[in-house]
Amino acid sequence: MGRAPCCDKANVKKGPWSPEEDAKLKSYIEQHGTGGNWIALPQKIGLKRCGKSCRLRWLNYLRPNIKHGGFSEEEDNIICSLYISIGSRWSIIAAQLPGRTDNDIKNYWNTRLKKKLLGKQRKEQQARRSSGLKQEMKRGNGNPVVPADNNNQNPYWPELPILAPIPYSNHEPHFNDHASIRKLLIKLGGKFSDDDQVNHNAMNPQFPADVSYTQQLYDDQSINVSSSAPMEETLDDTDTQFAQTQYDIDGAAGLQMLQGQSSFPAGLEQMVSSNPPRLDGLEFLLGDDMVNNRIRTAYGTESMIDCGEMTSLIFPPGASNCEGIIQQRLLQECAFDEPRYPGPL
DNA sequence: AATGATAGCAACCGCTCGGCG
DNA sequence: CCGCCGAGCGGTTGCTATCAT
Repeated sequence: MGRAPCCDKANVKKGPWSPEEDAKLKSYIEQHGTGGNWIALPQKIGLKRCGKSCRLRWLNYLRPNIKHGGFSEEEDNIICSLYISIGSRWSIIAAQLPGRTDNDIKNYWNTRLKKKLLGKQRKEQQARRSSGLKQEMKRGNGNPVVPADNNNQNPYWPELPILAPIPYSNHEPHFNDHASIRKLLIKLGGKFSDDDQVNHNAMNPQFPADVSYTQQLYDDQSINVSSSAPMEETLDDTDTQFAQTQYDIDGAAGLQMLQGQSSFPAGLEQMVSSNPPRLDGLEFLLGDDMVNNRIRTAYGTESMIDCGEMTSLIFPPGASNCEGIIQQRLLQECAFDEPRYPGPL
């Protein structure tokens, strides 16, 4: 049996809001607030709208200081880094970007940022393909070569995988979906899913196969995470959100966060600790096993992973920026993503 | 100039969570 | 403790604008 509808569907208007409706909603909320009850709000105002619709309209469009479009490079980096750290928790990401809404960020990620990254990946894949082949021919070995100019900003990772070539299979196309990002990030941060077990062990030969790489990283890595104001104070209070109480994060902080060199955005660490990153939907990034078992097991015990750790799973210290890291790793990725063995044997 | 394809965005849907009786 | 209800969230849909042919 389904859930009872939140409103009388037959008597509510759907679709785009008219200026009159906007004006009614805005003026009422500015004068009286939401009253803590969105469901009752449209009746009070005389709007034939669902309460949820009113809430959404206010949060995403009508409330003060909303910014639309024109995302800066810094914002790109923050979104990218937080997405990779905590997944598609758009409301949390939005809380770090003054004037941005979760819906806006979600749309921006889905329609532009993701494509932007993947588009660059494709370009560099092609560039690398040609230069790599040349170098490979010069050196006369079978290992793919990462161009020096893509290595020099990341001295920490070079030992990371010279992965065994992945036998060609007719699975997903290159760089055009979540899977390619996931594959990339798996290689960035290690191996989490069962079907990549070989790579996992190759990257961490000192650990037996039955030891979770994740857990190992919990043990090995300590990230300096500090916080000031608990984000809960903001997130729990709608009015505070409206007042645009934001946290002191800028592009640099976002990048430092990635590098594990600085604190997480104020409050985020604490918030995440009390409300661990939901990784549902991040399977494509981290692997089902990671999402479904390992992380959750860790949360279920005292072994809590925080965002800093999560980030450290994925990004190496010393990397210049999120996009750069992705590009950088992609160059390695590309070498193995090619169908070196054209077709099943 | 017309038409189809694609991108971008606003809004909706349905699920989960937490508060409350 | 349990069930109900509303808020909040993320995923998805559908409309509109823009671009390419």
